[in-house]
Amino acid sequence: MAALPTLPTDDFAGATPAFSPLYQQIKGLILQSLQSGEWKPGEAIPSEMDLAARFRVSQGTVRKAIDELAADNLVVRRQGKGTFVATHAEQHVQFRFLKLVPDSGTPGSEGPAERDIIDCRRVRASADIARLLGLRTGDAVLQARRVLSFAGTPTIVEDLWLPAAPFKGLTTERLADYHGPMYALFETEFNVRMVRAEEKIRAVPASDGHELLLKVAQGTPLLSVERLAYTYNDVPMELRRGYYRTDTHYYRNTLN
Amino acid sequence: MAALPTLPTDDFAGATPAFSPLYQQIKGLILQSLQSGEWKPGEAIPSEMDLAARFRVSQGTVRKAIDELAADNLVVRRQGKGTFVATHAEQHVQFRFLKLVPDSGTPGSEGPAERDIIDCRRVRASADIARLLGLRTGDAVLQARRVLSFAGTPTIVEDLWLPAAPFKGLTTERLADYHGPMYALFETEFNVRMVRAEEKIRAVPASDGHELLLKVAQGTPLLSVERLAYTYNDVPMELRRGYYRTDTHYYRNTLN
DNA sequence: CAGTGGTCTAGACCACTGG
DNA sequence: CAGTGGTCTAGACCACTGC
Repeated sequence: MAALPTLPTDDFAGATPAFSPLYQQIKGLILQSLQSGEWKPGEAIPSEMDLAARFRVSQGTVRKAIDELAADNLVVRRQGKGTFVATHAEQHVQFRFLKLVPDSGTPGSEGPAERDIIDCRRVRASADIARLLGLRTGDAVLQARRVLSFAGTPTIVEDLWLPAAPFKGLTTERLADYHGPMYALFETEFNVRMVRAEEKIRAVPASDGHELLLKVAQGTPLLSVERLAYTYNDVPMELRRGYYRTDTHYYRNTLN
Repeated sequence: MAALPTLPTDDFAGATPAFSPLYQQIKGLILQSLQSGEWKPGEAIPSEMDLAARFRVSQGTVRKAIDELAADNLVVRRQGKGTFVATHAEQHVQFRFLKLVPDSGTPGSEGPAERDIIDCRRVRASADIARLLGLRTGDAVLQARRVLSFAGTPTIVEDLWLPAAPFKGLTTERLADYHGPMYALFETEFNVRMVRAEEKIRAVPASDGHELLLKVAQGTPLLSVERLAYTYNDVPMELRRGYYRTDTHYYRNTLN
């Protein structure tokens, strides 16, 4: 890494200056190490002093880089202990991606959700599934369906699609037997870390068998939640289509 | 302000140390000035050097305080120009609170929404409206209804409730004549700045006349969006109940 | 007690804006 | 060109953790 202060770098004559602060470059390097698996989810990364030495940079510069990684939820700082690679296998981040909360009570106050895997099989991607996952039509994908129940009431039915290659070996049994967040399983078993997601939300009438699984009348309004989840580098790794009952729960969002 | 390094302050014997870093205290002081209206939305606040001198603190400390205010969207930094009080009267923040985007195109690509104020009148708050707005049942509130249309299609019908006291003088005409974001009107006319909001989202069947305003069949699934918007200090200042058609638009959310 | 992240400072220099 | 925010450094000290 550059021991020197950042230089304005012209890629070629007339190019945009493309100035990038040192701490951004350091952030990029740490990001690379995270992606490459040099440090696994849950583990500590080297101390700020160590990283400063490694990159020949002051501690303050490393600090600013890590600050941004922490803001992106890629890393968690713990005073007196160190900085750790973020993981989905923690209680307090259980509901980072599931925004459905009960009308009365707090997220998770109903106890752990009951999960029923209906199915998990290997299929060929349709045109739209492939497009969303960045694959080609006909590429192999794993398709699964599950029902989540809270306090005994089936509340969510989800279909999900995963590119087959990175998730080779995933089976219905593996999904059914695992107790804990699905994204935590992905981390430990397949080395795939979900970093962010985009959701498209609509109101739709219950149909296609969803009404049976959720035990509501056909045509009952359901929240349709289509989620595309990304790993590092904005690579899509999961498509999920969920249908939520919202008679006892609601989707909570905060605007800043 | 304290020129001295922060002292651990015990409020009384045995109390929690309640340690608060200097920059947090500075942030609080700047926040007070924002609330008191010392600097109006859109105006520049004093430079970092000026604030550092005023609070007898280093520039770095002021910087960290302002960094957090910027992260909270209370203030906007512009290199070479200064730091400005955030405002809703800017193009690029038009859609900070409206998360509904068209299926094809980008937010706002349909041109400005057409707004029809149906009604605005003074009523007494029901129990639940009062509770949400932090008032007492029977307190005066302004109630309004409006329809938003995109590309000629009525897409959103919203009812909204405002505490009557801070919004004294608001009329149907005032709302109808104003072109620009409603929250910008609130800033300039009533000195009320919306800082954050919470939304509860459900899927519900069209009814109560919403089906007529949106020109859909009764029972059509609509997205129900209940928004509680807050000013400084977590004081609720607006309750909004919106019903969104989601056949040509969707509610977009990003999870980090 | 040593090691970690967290705060604060002072000073130098850079990038950007506008007159 | 002066003024603003943005970056980088070096050093001191504080708060928290675990041995």
